[in-house]
Amino acid sequence: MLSYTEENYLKALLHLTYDKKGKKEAGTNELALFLAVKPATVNDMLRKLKEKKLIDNEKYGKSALTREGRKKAIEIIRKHRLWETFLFRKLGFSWDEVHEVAEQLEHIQSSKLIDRLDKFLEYPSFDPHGDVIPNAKGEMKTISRKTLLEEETGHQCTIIAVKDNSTGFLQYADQLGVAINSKIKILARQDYDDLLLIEVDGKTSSVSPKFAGNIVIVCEQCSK
Amino acid sequence: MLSYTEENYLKALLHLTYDKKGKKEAGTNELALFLAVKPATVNDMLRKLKEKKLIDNEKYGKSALTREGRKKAIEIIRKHRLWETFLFRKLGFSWDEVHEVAEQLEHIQSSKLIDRLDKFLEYPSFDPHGDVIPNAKGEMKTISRKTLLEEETGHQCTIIAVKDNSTGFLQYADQLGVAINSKIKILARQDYDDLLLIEVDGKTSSVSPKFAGNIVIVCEQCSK
DNA sequence: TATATAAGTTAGACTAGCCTAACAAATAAT
DNA sequence: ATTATTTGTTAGGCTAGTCTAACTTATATA
Repeated sequence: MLSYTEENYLKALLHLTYDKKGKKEAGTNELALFLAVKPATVNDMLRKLKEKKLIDNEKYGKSALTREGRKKAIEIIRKHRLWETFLFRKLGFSWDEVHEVAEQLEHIQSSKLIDRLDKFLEYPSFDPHGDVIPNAKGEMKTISRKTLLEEETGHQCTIIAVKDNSTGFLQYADQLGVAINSKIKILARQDYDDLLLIEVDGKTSSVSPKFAGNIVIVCEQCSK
Repeated sequence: MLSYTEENYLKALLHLTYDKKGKKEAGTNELALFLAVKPATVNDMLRKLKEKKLIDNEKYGKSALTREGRKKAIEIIRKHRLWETFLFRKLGFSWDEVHEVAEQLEHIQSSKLIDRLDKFLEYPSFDPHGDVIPNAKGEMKTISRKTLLEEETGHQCTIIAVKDNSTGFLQYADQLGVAINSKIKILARQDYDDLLLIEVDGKTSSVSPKFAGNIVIVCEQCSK
């Protein structure tokens, strides 16, 4: 059984080694910065995690998750994102409020709880930030996730999240039919003023790049 | 902000001083036994809680919650019971599985979370064990809660929980229309063999004392 | 009421997770 | 290639929460 703190170190390691594609290792100072503790503290914990065979490193070298460590870290990410989804969908938390509470909830130990929560939410694929939720086996879909602004013209996409939580944006989005899980397509781009002609559920509208940049989508066509 | 451990001590103190009506204080050894730690450990913590003005005691004497300590303890009970209700009603946990997970969930710090959960569950009054859930102000209804076996003949009651979770009992109960929130009344008691003639939602049946002892009810008439 | 037993306290020690300060190794810059 | 800078390690110390062992006070009983 891992402690609350050990779990946080594993999660940090996954974040630092997974996010940026080129990297597979993270340094002691880098971790210390990320976790807001001192390098000496990180050093102690890394020794401990190494003894538990959750990470690999050499003296004066950087650290990487082992297969087992990675598995644990992904479990925590899964819990975090499922809780975020619960808070957002069922309790009406806003997009930017969910993270803080999920940081606590992710450490609750009960696989039954997490599996039931997953089922209750109908096995969601994305959290409210549009990040992929690993499934019960620890598999993470690697679907290309981007904003509508970055999408190719003509592709049919699915809205999985929004980046702006202001009422102004939300009301406007609602008006255009832009909602989580809606299908959206860019019909054309206006060269003159950069406006995008979009179609949501059969309804066409013109939106600004600012607006499009706040809509997170996945595109089946791009993932192929 | 209270630590996880401090919260557990307050909760234990409330349990030991509230459950048994005559008592308002709990001893060091009693607490140690309840919390499965040594008396010396309890002693240290009691000193700390006294400094924080959450409990009152005299040297070599017993301890009691202060008004403030009691308030905190009730908040934790509220969280515990709301989570139990969530696990039971929404995630399909059984009556006897909820406690363990709620022990962890009760320590999550977020008043918004708890208020939203309360709302999501439509402000429940009782948890799956039939215990009263304190409201957001810390008020606990003091409704007389007992088993059907202890109820007076002729009183209209509401079923709030069951004590037995076996499929045998549950199926039998289901057959008779016995479910959470059903109205139930004892029509008569059979002197000869102690069977109870009951009416549930207009349907009458005969049940054993064993069966009746597993049904937790509240009675408006008795509470007056 | 004197004493045996139960209840409560104190002192000293341990672990996890954190710190500072001093040091060692690796890397970058001249 | 030598030095300066960054990065990582070690040693020693702190707090919260736990322990054991020895001790003190309160209570029950003979």
